[in-house]
Amino acid sequence: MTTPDSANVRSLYDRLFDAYGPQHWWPGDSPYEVIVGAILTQNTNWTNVEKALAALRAADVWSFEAIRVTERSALATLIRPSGYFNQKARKLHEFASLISDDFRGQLDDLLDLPMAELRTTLLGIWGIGDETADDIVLYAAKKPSFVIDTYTRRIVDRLGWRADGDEYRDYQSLFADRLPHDAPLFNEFHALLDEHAATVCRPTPKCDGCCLKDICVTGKTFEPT
DNA sequence: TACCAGGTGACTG
DNA sequence: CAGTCACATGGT
Repeated sequence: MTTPDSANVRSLYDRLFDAYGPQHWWPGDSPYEVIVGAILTQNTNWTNVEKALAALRAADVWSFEAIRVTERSALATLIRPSGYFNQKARKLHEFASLISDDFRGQLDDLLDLPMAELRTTLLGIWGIGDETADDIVLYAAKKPSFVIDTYTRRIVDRLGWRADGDEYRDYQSLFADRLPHDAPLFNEFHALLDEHAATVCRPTPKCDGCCLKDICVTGKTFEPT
């Protein structure tokens, strides 16, 4: 286990970018779709989320005001393919209530808050935890909060990098303390980590041809030496 | 067929 | 504070 310095972290980014290129994650979508997608994707495959988003759009439930006035059971039916549909219907309602009650229905007024205040406000919503809050801060509000998910943890762990602890904030500071706080950089870095984890650094890793093989303790165990 | 997927909150000792 | 559990569908 080693503690990476900023050059190590930057090198990780460069290797992933050279291997996969720009990812264009959630770049052209509305803040509404980014936020709903962030909630629906919790512990769920993105392809299932796309089915739920398509159902919401087809039903003209395409604003937080529309969500707010849609019955819980009807909302749950629409998002059924994304799994955990009863819980997620409540989460969408909780979010819509906050926009209506505290921001006069103006989503932009929430997203325009200073980053720390925005993140704290999001974490106060039932069903919004660290990762979903950071998804919204980074991909909807476009402010530089580094997103940590199970994919990111898996890559960090397999590289043999040691965070200060196992908490979300420990993994987050591993990146945030070693990089310029730049939203496009954080956006691309997280997208690249997820692409790598989804296609190569899978639960059973495909270390043959991995772009990180020579800096990864897991990859080295697959080397003949 | 089991396992996996861009987590979170509630409850227990 | 650290475990453990419920929540649920769809792809491979």
